[in-house]
Amino acid sequence: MAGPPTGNASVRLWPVERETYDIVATQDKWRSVWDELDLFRAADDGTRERRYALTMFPYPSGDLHMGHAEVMALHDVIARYWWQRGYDVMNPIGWDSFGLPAENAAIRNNENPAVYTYANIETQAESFRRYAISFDWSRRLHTSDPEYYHWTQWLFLKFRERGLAYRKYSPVNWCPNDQTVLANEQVVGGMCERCGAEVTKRELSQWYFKVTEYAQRLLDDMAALEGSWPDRVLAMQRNWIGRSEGAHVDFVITGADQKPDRPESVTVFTTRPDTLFGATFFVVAADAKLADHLVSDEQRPAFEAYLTEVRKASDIDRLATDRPKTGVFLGAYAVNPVNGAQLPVYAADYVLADYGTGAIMAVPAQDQRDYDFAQAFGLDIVRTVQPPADWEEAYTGNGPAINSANDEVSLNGLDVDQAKNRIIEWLERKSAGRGTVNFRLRDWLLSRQRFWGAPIPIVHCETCGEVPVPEDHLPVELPDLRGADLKPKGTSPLAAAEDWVNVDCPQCGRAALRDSDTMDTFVDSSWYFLRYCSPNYSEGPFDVEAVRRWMPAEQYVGGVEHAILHLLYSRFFTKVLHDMGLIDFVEPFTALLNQGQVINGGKAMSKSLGNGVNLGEMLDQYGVDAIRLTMVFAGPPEDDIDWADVSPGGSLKFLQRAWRLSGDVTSAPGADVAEGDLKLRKATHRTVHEAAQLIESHRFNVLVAKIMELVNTTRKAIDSGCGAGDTAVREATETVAVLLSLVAPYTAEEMWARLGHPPSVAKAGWPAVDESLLVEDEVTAIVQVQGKLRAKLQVPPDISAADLEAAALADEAIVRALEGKTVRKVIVREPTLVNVVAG
RNA sequence: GCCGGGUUGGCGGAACGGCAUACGCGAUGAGCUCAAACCUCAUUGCCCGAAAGGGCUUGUGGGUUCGAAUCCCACACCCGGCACCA
Repeated sequence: MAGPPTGNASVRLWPVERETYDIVATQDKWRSVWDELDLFRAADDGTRERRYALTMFPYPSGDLHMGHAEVMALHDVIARYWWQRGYDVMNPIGWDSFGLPAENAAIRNNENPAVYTYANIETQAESFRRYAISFDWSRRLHTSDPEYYHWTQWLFLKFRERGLAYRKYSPVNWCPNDQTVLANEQVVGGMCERCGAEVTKRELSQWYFKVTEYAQRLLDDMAALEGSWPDRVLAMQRNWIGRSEGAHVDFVITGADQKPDRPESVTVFTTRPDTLFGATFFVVAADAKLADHLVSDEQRPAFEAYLTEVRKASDIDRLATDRPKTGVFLGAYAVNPVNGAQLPVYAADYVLADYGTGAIMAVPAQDQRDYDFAQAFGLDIVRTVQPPADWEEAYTGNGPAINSANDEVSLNGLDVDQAKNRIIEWLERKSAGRGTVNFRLRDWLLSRQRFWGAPIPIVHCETCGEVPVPEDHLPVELPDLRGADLKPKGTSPLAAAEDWVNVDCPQCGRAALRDSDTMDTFVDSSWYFLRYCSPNYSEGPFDVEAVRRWMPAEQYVGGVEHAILHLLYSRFFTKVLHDMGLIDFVEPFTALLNQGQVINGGKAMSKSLGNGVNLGEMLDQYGVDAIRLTMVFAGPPEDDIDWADVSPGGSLKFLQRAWRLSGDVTSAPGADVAEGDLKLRKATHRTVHEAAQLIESHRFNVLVAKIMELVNTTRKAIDSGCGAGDTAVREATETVAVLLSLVAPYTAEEMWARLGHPPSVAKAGWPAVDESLLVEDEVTAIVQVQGKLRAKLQVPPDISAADLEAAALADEAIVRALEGKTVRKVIVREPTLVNVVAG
């Protein structure tokens, strides 16, 4: 396999008659020149309009891979475009450097996780430099630096002051492999999102952020993101928040046993209060405390036996929705407030303990799950919505209410929506229920029983309880633990670090213990984009004025895998900080672009499939520019790139073709272009005009196609047109260099130098478009008969409708097509179209 | 089941309601070469035809329109998210 030139191999592989440049030498040369010029530092001096180009910061796991190469190539097109347009651009980079992989590596190698982490960061930073992303390196940050997590801890304390961080004892998701708890968002299909182990439940006292308090605002504020965020991300967030409207209805409990812990009444959540008259039984989640409180002594043995069965079934088993319904009668009854009917209370596992109130009124006639249960247990089915004729199962559609009246209220004849309103009104009047909204979203569990994260700045004191670490004692720094000290034992490794965990209570001075859990790393990444605005600020998490100048970020680029977790949390943080009066906006990212994945042969790259593609090898073989170009040209940015379908070799070939133009130009830099070849000039200006629109609508693949067309056109002009000396050729080639600088910065810089300009092409400025050159002096008019193309005419752009019609009807092909027909109507859209309707 | 997105040549993909298939990959032929690779040029949606030319074509079926890949309705299939969520 013959590669492109690398170093001195170029002589052998590339014949002299087709001149090429040396990739490695070119990259090395310009990288050092650029470093010296310090091209991409945000000025932040108010002389130019600011733009914030944000890309999701990486986790430092080894070196960069194909995915990084894609997202950064796309992101950099936007950032470099903004630079060319003359904006003051902030394009920062940092590392999300707390997290489990470093900790696991540290255990294996008997080190502190910082060693692995910071070594990887250096490797990745060097790779980003080589990859020539226009980052402002002066703003670099790492979330594992004490200077950073100081303020993560500070924010935690502020959230707690506002009642938005609290501790509670409850069942939590537990990953037995990583030996830590997980947030709901980190459990995918019953498995740990990170390691794939089956998640179990544990009862633990843990810290939570009250994200549920912001559920409605997280939903409402999405209206402003509509159109500039991908539909699917907004849909995923809506799904996750899971708003549903309905009612709470109270049912008085009766039954043989009167026990002290048995509640007088139980409230259910329903989205179908209109079907209340059709409730024929009542179900509580078998694993909820409530079931235990309701069960009668007589039924207790049966209940306990059932509960054991339920506990045996894992969450994975419960995911199957077509399992037969099971349950057990609890020996209690719930009184239906509308008709006094005594509904038998069952415990079942098809009702979830942690959704709504963990109890439901069962309406088998209008709910398939309840219907299935009623069938299995021989329970009554009472229709309260008129189903179509011969309807056999639960009917969930609209229709007039039936069998739904008592002495005070009748729903009969109303449709579902009207009936809901009527019954809620009645329930509220009788204090037996109320209209309500329920969310699927749960509070964010942020405690982690791991070492490599920001310690939770709380001291537990037997006398004073939970005591926040005073602000002037922040940051609470991690102790220097390594190796076996970090081994997961089900409690945080910090708990065993006696020197660290034992402290005097900040309030009473007595012996106390630090909270030994660390924060979920998603806390770190929920505010880093704010820190970038003033990365060295030491008076707070960020300089309020700097954030006012730069935020919200005009463009955020990153993977759709963060559609819920990171983006939802960041939106939540932003709203809280807004409410604290620290920032004046409620959404952090004005526009979002999700790039696709890089796959190979139709499948995700993986070690087990052996289909991985090594980025370093690709860069060695084809060079940075060809890889970046390949990523950008492959297709729409949000689509996956199948590496088996693309051609980095073709990209390199194109770059060499483009570069060759710069060697052919013979006119002098700054030569007057006014007299240059008009046809080529028009092509050039039209390309620039279209390029701007294409970039702004993120059609980067089409942008590349347009640059390719301009290169082809210029090549033809040199070889068989106006010739290399024409100033239009210089103009076209310089334009190619500037446009190419967004995608292939090394090639563009090399072209720019050969064209006689000092570096850097990255700051050459966007070419001015001469509007007069966008006007064609001749256009192609198409002539259709019955909507079918029959002829093309070359006509002046200002041709009159009458002239165009006459020319069209006179055309030989049209005359032939109209033979024996009568012209009934002629549609003319001068200057491009004539459609003759004939019959 | 609910929600979101999609379906265009051999492949990746272009296309303000008006030339479908831009750009590229691949393929085929030719030039260069002792030869091959590289490079250059040409051809390349499908069908009929020697050619001129003609017919067909944007998942399927309808509709709106002078004109539909594009707008509307129904259906099929693919991808993604949520899911015994009451």
